[in-house]
Amino acid sequence: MSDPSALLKSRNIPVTAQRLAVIKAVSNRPHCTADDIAEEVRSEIGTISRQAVYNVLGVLSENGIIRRIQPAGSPARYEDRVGDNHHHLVCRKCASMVDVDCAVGYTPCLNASHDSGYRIDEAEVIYWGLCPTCLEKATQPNKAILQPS
Amino acid sequence: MSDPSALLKSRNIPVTAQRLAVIKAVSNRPHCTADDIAEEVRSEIGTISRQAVYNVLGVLSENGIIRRIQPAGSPARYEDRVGDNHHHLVCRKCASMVDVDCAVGYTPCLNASHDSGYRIDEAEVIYWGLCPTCLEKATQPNKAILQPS
DNA sequence: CTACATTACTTGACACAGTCCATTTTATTA
DNA sequence: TAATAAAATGGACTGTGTCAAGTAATGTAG
Repeated sequence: MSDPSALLKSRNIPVTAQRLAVIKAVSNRPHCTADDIAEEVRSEIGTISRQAVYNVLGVLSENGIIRRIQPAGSPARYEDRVGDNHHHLVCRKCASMVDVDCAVGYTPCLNASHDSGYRIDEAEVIYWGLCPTCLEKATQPNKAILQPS
Repeated sequence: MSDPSALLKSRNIPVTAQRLAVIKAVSNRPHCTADDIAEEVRSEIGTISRQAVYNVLGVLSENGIIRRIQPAGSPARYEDRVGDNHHHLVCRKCASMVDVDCAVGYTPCLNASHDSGYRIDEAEVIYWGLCPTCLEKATQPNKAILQPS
């Protein structure tokens, strides 16, 4: 089922060159943006319209083939790791993103204490912090800057 | 400390009419957008520029007086309930939002299983689902639509 | 109370991500 | 192979948010 063409057919989604290329691009570059994907696809099949990228990403997301992530202050990102309950860790400075498995186990936070009558279908967790690179840049030079006298 | 003027002074933030009005507006309308706030403030003090709203919201957020929430597909929202570790429940259809206390206790998800060298300072949890109103609209009429024969 | 320096606010232009729509092209069905 | 439905293209457009320069207000010191 790792064959993109078969994957599309299994969902009754017509197979097009653009869709195959987008799937491949998302797979190659996890957590990339729509623009990143467009760029990657163009190097693969020559050309694709911006609108087609958005359309395809929408169709794939709706069918659970890829997953859309939209952290605050960042354009939407996409990944092909779906079906498990992993979360994301985002750097506040450089916006780099890595996967994290859930701390407490499987879908730990899905049961809110009071659901207010809502039917909850997903608990999205985003961890915020500083990545190793930005941590180093932030602490090392600042010692000199913060205490200049 | 519920006096907005004293609150600003305690943080060494100069007191202005715009800042007081924005604090009041956020307090009156939890989970509102920058546009909502601008509207509310104008009904209070007559006029405010869009830029001033963004500036004030930025200053207040940075100083922990209000909290910015940015769910996927929605403009940023603001609330004055800060300091506790509550999360949010968002309707996929109408984007309405309610507070939820954490299911497992205090800061349950702050310890990711692998931090990948990141220094984590916040775990943001957003529950997604359908609000009671949209649930009703989605299920009731669909019975007739989905089985027309 | 007045004047000054600093900070905040206003205004208008701009950037970016994403969407809408009419047309053309492509994929599937008959 | 032709017809039909769907997808891709290209261009204009919207909404949220930011940048930058000038004006007005705040807090402070005399």
